[in-house]
Amino acid sequence: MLSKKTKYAIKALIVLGRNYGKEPMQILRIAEAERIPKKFLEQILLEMRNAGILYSKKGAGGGYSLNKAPEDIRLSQVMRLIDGPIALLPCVSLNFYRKCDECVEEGVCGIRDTFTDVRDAMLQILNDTSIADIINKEKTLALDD
Amino acid sequence: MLSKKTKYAIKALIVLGRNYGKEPMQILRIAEAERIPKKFLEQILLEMRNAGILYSKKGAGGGYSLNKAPEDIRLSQVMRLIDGPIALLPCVSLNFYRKCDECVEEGVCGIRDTFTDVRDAMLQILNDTSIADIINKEKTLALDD
DNA sequence: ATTTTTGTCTACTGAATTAATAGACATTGA
DNA sequence: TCAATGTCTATTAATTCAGTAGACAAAAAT
Repeated sequence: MLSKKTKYAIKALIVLGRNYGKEPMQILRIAEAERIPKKFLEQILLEMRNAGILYSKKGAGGGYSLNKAPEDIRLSQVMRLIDGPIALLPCVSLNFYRKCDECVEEGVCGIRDTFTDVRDAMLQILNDTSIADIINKEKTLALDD
Repeated sequence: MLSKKTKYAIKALIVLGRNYGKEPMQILRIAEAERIPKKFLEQILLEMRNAGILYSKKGAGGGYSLNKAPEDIRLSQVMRLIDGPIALLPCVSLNFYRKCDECVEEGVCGIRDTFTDVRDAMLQILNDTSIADIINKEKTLALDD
């Protein structure tokens, strides 16, 4: 499961993505729109700001905005930033590799082999889906109503 | 990430799968072979027994064995039994559906849409991979050494 | 019968993680 | 100078994870 933190992060990015090119948006507005606890959202936005995904401005008229085009923010990046590894086993993670504690011989592990495939299948989608893609998808879904 | 519990469960099933058709195997032997804490493994095996995946026999000469052919035990089944949902969002789970707390309109959620695809990609592999498949894969991997 | 060998079941526990909340601080704009 | 924002660190309650403990039950060996 994704943590709520990551889910909130993605939701915030979508809101900011729809606002791309306009005025910065305040934390409170995002929190209310997405029903996210404000103080919790503060932390999340800050983390993304420190990672260079968001831009922020203090004071009256301040707030947050995307620091990159919505096309250039991919789900895999957000998930790794907030939750860490995407892979289901540490020994299979591309960015957070760790040997499994109890593992005897990694090279001959059929579980590892299978979960490498699972990771690749997940990444094929998560690397390929941007915030812009999600926004567009929502437009399509709204039309189908 | 998979819990260690699920990883241990799969490892135990592989050992028992290699032993399929022979004498029951004792918990202690499995624990030592896979370097799993014995008392923890007890619980795991018991859970799989109560779910009908394993057969057990008490007393001298007793132990555990598979209650189904290794071909008929799929990773998705084991994962759901021990860890619960496979999907990354509750609102996308086939077997453990729950609405996301903060969700306003599920039908128009682009995140949900994307993570439905992720779930399907994962299940395509996890439904299709059996304990027998993993055992065979390990034979192949061992030859390549 | 009794003892030994196995699995069964329930309860407990310490550590880590999750999902927040709190509050003092820093900067910008009016 | 003050009001409106974001920044940063600490704290916390609840839950989950990973494991441990021990009394019990049943089957086999003696």
